[in-house]
Amino acid sequence: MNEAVRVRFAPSNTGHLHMGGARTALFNWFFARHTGGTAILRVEDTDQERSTEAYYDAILEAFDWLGLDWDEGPYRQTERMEMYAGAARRMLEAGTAYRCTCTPDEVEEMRQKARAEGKTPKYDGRCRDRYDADPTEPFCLRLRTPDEGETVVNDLLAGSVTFQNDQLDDMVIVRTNGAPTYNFCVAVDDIDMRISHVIRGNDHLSNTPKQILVYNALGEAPPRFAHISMILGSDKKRLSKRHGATSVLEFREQGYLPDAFINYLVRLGWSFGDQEIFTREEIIRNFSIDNLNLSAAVFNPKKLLWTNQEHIMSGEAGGLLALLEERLRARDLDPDMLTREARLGVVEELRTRAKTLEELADGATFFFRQGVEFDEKAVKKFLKPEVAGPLARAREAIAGVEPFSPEGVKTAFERVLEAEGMKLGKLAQPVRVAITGGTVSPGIFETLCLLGKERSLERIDKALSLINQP
RNA sequence: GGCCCCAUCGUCUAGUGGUUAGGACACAGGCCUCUCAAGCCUGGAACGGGGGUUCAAAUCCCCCUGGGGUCACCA
Repeated sequence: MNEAVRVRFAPSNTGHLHMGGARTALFNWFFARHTGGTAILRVEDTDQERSTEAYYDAILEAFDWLGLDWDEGPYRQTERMEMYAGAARRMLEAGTAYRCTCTPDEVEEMRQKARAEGKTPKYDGRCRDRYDADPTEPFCLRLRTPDEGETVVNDLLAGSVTFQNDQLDDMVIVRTNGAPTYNFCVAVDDIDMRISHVIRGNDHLSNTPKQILVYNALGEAPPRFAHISMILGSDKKRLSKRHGATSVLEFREQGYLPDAFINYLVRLGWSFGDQEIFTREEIIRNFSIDNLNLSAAVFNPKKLLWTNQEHIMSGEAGGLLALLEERLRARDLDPDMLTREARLGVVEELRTRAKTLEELADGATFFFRQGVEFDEKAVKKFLKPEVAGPLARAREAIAGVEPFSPEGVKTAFERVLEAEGMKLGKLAQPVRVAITGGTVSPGIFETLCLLGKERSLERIDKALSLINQP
């Protein structure tokens, strides 16, 4: 029982990596890292119709973003065709597979009939013992499924799940065109890759007995299985585009941190006491299949947002800044408008105010613009004629602050306030609108200092002339 | 419909026979306060129903109900 842990994540490149797939990949990856095992990536690209190279690349890109590295692979099933052919040949020779010359139409007819009679729709096995078939007739290969008995899936999570063999079909393992089928390839690959644990979505539970039958036919012992719960939309329906973003890369665009995204996804169906926020290392250290939940989980965008903010607040400033700069450049803004020290200050001031990197960029934008883009309503409400005086005096006070620090600015403000007999709120908002264009920003003293004395004065002058103009 | 899985606040979950059923998100109220956040405090909110087993059941068993999955020469 001391076998080496070897797990695999096996997406098909018929679409983007979505949340559900990512979560399955995560559980596999964390299990491997926790146990010191091997994580393998295998792309199931045998669907000629729907597989594309673009999706293949996008899937790898998604893993790159998530920071999941694979110890082996990516393997591609299209590069392993000889192996499936070899396995099929061995099964044919052993009599655990047979040639079937029935056409899809004929099989469909059988199913219709069985369904009409209220029985399990399945192929009736009429080609099982035919030795008289015309050798030139096209044929597919079917697995010879036992007529009686049962196939038991020993699931690490669900316990033993029993399937009656008579419910199972003689499934096609090699198509008439020679292409091997999914359930066959999976089993052959998992045998070849010496997979010890198959951790995958619950939707595969009913495929499992079919795959176990292939293991049996090939004389191999099946791996351990763990079928994890699925992710549902807020309407408890399977997650789809209707529920908003589902592709992993979309979350990158929206400004989620990979560690936060991982944190949220892993917590969906897995728990460790009352802890909500985890670093990657903490998950590796504490991950266990035993703590996985059996029931389906509803995706909650608000909690994802909260998780993201938690990671933004605790993240390393330099890394966050690099990500912020990327987004500023995408908005045609030049990060070098501020010194690196000031930029780090911007991150510190804004990290408690942003749930995503996009919001971080929104809040930082006014620092990196040449001038100010005024918000109409803010101007109307706060840059009124009566504040011209106090604002002008605040301008002079600010001009005299040396060195230009938040404490210094604060002291200068206090002097003006006292002379004017005003409350800070009455002065801070006009100044804020003057230098940011809007009514929301970090503390006014910090904001002035990060923006710098020169640029602050320029902006206040601009606001002053705006007030005096009309 | 057959087969299979699942079932604690709106949501994510803790709980493994004896708890005032805990935490988190969200929500509501308050404190703090130069705006917005963050932070702190408070509040409402759950064991789907019915039978058993037991001195005792959210925890074990059965039925029902509800939700999900799956029934291809797709993966």
